Amino acid sequence: MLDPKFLRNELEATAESLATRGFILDVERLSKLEEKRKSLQMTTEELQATRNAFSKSIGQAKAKGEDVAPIMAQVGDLGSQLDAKKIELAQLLEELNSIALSVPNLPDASAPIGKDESENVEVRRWGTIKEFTFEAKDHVELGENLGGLDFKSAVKITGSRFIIMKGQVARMHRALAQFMLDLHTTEHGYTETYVPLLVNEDSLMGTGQLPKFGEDLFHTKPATEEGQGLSLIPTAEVPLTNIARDTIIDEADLPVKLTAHTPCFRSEAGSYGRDTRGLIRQHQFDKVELVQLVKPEDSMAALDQLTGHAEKVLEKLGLPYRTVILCTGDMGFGSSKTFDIEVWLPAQNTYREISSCSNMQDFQARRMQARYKASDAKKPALLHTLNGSGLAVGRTLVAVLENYQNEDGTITVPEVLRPYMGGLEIIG
RNA sequence: GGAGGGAUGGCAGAGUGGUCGAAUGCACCGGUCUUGAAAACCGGCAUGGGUUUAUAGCCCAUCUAGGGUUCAAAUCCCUAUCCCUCCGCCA
Repeated sequence: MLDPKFLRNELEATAESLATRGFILDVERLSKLEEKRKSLQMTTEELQATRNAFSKSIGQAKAKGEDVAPIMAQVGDLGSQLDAKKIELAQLLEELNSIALSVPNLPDASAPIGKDESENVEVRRWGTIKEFTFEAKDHVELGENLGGLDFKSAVKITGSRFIIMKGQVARMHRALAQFMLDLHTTEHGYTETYVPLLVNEDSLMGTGQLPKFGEDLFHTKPATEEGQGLSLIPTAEVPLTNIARDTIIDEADLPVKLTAHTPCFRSEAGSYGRDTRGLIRQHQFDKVELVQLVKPEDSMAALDQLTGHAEKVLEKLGLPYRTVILCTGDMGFGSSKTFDIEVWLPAQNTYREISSCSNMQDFQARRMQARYKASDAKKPALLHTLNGSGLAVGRTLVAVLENYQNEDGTITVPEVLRPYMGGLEIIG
């Protein structure tokens, strides 16, 4: 959510900036609503002030034992007038709020302007792409031949876009997650965190999945009149970041750096034809997530750092990648600046997204009132939140299978994973 | 699942219809004293919103949340959530 004051005062500039990411802000409607809000709020508060004054004098008169009937008469229909205004105001505020929650974040000045992913800008490449002396197979073929990937059974048991892994492939999947967690906790300073996989609507609102992107989620418990619904997490970013919701963190405790390995659940609504083959786009996949809560002045440096932490995983695994900065038109809803890391997949002869690292600035923090207090500051201020995949485990498995394949269909286990696999050097 | 008890400022804890945004203590910040520190003493100390050049004033809201009663609600009523105790069940 953007700063309502900023939105109000810099309406034109905001609309212009949002237009670069393809969001059309209805300036006319907003300014009309805002004008109405202003006058309505003032008259409502005036009525309240009048009523409060009457009530107070009734109390004082009673204390002195005076007759309160004359004052009571003066009150008249103030109450019903006030009620009507209150309802009107509440409806208006509701409308303004729902607009505010649907407006994406402002892109940072350092994000390139562009309309879609074709205008993302590569910032660096790492690693040497291996030349195969044979025709490289894709992970589906490799995994099925090894008896490690069973798409058919998963379809029977649940449906498409689910997977069953077995044997050494399953073990490698586990090893990858362990390796990533260990790297981030021992070398990058993150605190390992275990989180709920079901989250309530307040949390989803806080990180920005709601109100706009509810159709991307699996809802396990519907919302009722009183109670909130629960949904499966689409990413550990939701529970991790929401730890800070409605809290004030001491400046001395910043930055907060959290990591968690969790399954993620996405309905992938609207992507029916895309990536139907293999593990690339699943309804359920594992991910090691990185989250940082930092002071505003530190957030851009933290984004570079966090992106580097994700890249390090690929470097240790010896997987070639490139890093791109997303253009304004391709960025996620809450992000001000995003780096995507793309790993080399030989069978597809291309780089595929394996991590997305974003600086949300105060966009999420404002929604969830996540704040910090500096010792010399009078008031708490909003934090900046960042998150990134470090990495998507399933896609990393794909990359290892494909990049480390041998001509006979066996897979060489990357050095760093061997301690996690009982010293195993070859899957075959 | 059954029975009961709770939820108040950073923390502890008063407050059962009217000058209560809320006593008191602790913590914290500033000052006096002191070579310095501690103690003691004095003062300050919630958040959000509106208006405004203003983090000055003024106004509104907030005692878990949402409804209700009333001229007036921390206080009374209803609902939800969470916590605690006991019983049952359970990894």
